Amino acid sequence: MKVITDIQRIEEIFARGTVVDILPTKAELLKRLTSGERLRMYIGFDPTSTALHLGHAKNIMFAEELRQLGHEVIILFGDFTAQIGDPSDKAATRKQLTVEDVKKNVAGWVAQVKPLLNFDDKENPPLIKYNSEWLSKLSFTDVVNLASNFTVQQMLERDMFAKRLKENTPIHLHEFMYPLMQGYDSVAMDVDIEICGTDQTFNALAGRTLLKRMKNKDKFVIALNLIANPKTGELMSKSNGTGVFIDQPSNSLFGAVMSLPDPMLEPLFLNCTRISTTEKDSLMKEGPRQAKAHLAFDIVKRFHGEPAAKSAEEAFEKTFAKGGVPEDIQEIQLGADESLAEVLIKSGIVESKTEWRRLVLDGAVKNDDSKITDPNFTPTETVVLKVGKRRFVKIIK
RNA sequence: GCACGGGUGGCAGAGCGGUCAAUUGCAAUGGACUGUAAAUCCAUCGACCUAUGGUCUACGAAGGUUCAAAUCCUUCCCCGUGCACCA
Repeated sequence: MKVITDIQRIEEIFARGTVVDILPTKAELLKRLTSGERLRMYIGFDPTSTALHLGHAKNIMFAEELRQLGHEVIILFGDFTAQIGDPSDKAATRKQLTVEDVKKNVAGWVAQVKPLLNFDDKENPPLIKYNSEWLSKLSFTDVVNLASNFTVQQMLERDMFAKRLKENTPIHLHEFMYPLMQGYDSVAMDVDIEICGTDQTFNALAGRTLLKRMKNKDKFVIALNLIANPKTGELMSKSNGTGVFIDQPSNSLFGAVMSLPDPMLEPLFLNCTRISTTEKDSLMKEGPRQAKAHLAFDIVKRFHGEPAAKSAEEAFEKTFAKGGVPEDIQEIQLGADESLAEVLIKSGIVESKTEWRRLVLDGAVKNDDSKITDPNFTPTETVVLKVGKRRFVKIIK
């Protein structure tokens, strides 16, 4: 396996704003990357969640670029650590995943990231590993030995713990195990580099310590940014209800990008596309509306291909810019003794009769361009209804 | 084990006998406007009905007091903090 050492190409990979920190130093990492040595790196994922958004996507894109240089990339699923839940995620459930669950989630994960990561590269395929492979085999003695490498004070330095200590909110003892386990992953896989989100830096550094002590090896940590909503400061995540999830069909993916607040344009162009910075700058000059459409197009294209991106863009234009009706809309049959509201509830368009009534009274329901004002409206022929901006139904009579 | 503080709508978090279907913020939904499903402004945001009103269900669970309970009492479940040795 020949490793590419072109410094310019390497610098470009690092110039996309994704990398926010390199430990111990960037200079040392660049030295290794240009040495011609094939390095082994890993990036970890939580198999409890298959809700991948652009924040995950850009990390994978980054790893893929390093892989394309010829380095070995391991995708590590933390099936064992998932049982504990990372302290940084307070909503983390500590549910036990069955082997089947993990398999299913990983399969879903792989399907989603296929457009981002070249699994078909025979020469240098990305490897998939599970940390239960080694963590489940550790004895209590092993764990005690691992723990002896750290002090309580060191653990408490972690932002999350320091904060919780200050607020007098609980810190469970087992949460201290998390950095140990993640750290041991590095030892077990004997990696040269760990790629992680900035929220994982502490854990990654625990691995650096362990690798140094146990194998006298210097591991690099590449910390990647977390995409946040600039409006609320909230990170992209399912629990926050924010974020652009990548498992959606092309049309809604396009719309999801369009609905992002304007300030997110810049970081997303840099992190989630490979459009050059000069081109990005000229796109930005066209105004946020146009720039965002370009961004959406590029992202949809990456996941669904160019034709799908084109049709998604057209559908968006037609539906939202011109207020038209999309091509493929849900059709429901209206029975003789059913009310319109009942049928709409049954098909999940509206939640309840009260909601339906409210929507009608708010003027949210339209047939062509005429508002429907009577909640008891019953169509006498087949009609297309527009409920709000995004809900469309064809009522078959 | 003991002491104290909690469990309220998707989340955060008020309320502490009636004016509470429950303040407020976030999220969400709708409207206006627009450059877009952005921003801003306004409205809505438990369900049902013969619908500017009414009924029912809901503030951890089960009972109770009261004309009236999210609010008081009892029991139970759950969560958090502190105490514990140095007496």
